[in-house]
Amino acid sequence: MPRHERDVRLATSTVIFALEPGVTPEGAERSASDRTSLWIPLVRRLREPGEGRWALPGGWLGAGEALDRAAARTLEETTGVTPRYLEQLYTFGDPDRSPDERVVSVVYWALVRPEETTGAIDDPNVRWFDADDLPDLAFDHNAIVEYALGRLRTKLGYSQIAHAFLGETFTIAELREVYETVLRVHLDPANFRRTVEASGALVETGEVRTGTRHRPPKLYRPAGPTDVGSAGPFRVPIAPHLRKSPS
Amino acid sequence: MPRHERDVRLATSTVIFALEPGVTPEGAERSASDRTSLWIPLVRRLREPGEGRWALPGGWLGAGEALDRAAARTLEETTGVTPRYLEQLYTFGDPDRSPDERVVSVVYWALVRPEETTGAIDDPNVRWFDADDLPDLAFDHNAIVEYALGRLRTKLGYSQIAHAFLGETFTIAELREVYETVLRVHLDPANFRRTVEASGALVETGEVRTGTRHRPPKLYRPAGPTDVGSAGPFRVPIAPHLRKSPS
DNA sequence: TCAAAAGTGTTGTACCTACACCCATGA
DNA sequence: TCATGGGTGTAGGTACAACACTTTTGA
Repeated sequence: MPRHERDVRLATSTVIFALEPGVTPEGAERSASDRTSLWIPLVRRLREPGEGRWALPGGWLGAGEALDRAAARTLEETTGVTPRYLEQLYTFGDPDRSPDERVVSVVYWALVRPEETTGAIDDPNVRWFDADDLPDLAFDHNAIVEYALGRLRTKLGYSQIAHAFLGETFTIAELREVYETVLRVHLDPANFRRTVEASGALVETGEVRTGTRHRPPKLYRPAGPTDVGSAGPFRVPIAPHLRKSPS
Repeated sequence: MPRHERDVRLATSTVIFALEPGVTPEGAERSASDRTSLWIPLVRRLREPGEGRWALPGGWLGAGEALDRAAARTLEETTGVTPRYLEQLYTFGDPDRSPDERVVSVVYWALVRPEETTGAIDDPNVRWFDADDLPDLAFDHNAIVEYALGRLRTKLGYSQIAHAFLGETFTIAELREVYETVLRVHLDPANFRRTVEASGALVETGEVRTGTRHRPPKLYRPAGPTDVGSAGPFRVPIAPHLRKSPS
């Protein structure tokens, strides 16, 4: 029986997902082929180990601090982002994942709305990356993001978390775009509308969104108290050949 | 910003599930109404906090020890059970979940086959309980078991973990009994058979189980390398009104 | 030959995909 | 008036629940 580990340090990290409209970073021009995509913010490590590499935002657990509070706090301190959805993902604790000392990281994942990212810290050491095109990250963070992506895609299928990407009210087309972007599929607008409407997950606001160059779409609001993340009653209408089971 | 927590101790605990044939504990006689049920081993706490209460088996993380290794080791030490399926469940770390010191517990859940429980330690301080009828446990362990039960029931629906409850080969009726016991539903034998057979998750062994008082059922073996826990291609045929989404 | 569970056949229904078509607006 | 996406209608197909029925053994 090994001696007890007393020198372990506990940290929290967070994988933050946001939807960015079809723009390439650094303000490049938009083209017609630009599609909305999934972005995650990373912070540059300023000290060893992994100095100079990009890493998930995070930090040490505070004394007497709950795990989810630590995740929210370190996230806000490093990136200025305050997510509306935050959930524990997994705890990574392999003995050699950090070279010098034993670090166990409780990793969270978060979803933010576009508005919530505007308060983000403007710092060259904080940068947003396309979730499907990341550089080599510090530690085991590439694997962590991969795992979080899988969880996001899975959970989208049986819960209401898609709402967390959107504002107070939204159109069904906007909701559909969340699914299409995250799952990387094309959904039939007619069938998606019917499925979502029949689920009872949305209620009409009576308003419409104007300013488009076509028929103004109705605005909806999530039904029930804003319990994003809770069970959702509808199955996403995705192409049958993609409806395989998650791991 | 709170000072960093350096006095935190890391522990692992495990919720172990096993199927017990329709017997009540303490060797009570079997009646026709006895059904297979879900059982969990617990250990009695021999010191404060929570002395005398029943608790999940577990222990401290060893120096240089991976989290899953710690879970398997402490499990074996306290109960003598070596599960064939072990997966991380959740990390519980509320500051006040243990009175004296700050303890963060990485909780695992495990499935064992009947044979694997025979090596279990025979000790008055280790006892098996019906998963749906537990006493008041130490710490937040009642909530943890509840959470694990939900995860087990959910995961049964989209993976192959049911096999982990069974031996090398089994009949389709035995597999169905796993689903019926864990999900607490009745499944149509004919439809269950077709669904499972069509999924390709099982292959016939060519053998049959004899000794029954009826037509001898075919024996099957899981298809593919024993990757229990990996994605399963079939949906469990359960009653529609029960096929609600998980959380 | 009887009981009991294994295993097969069949039918109705609910849902879902695909796609045609109408609607309401901005330009 | 045209282009564009919002929104509705509908036919065909697939999957599955329900249940009748046949099969094969032990007693």
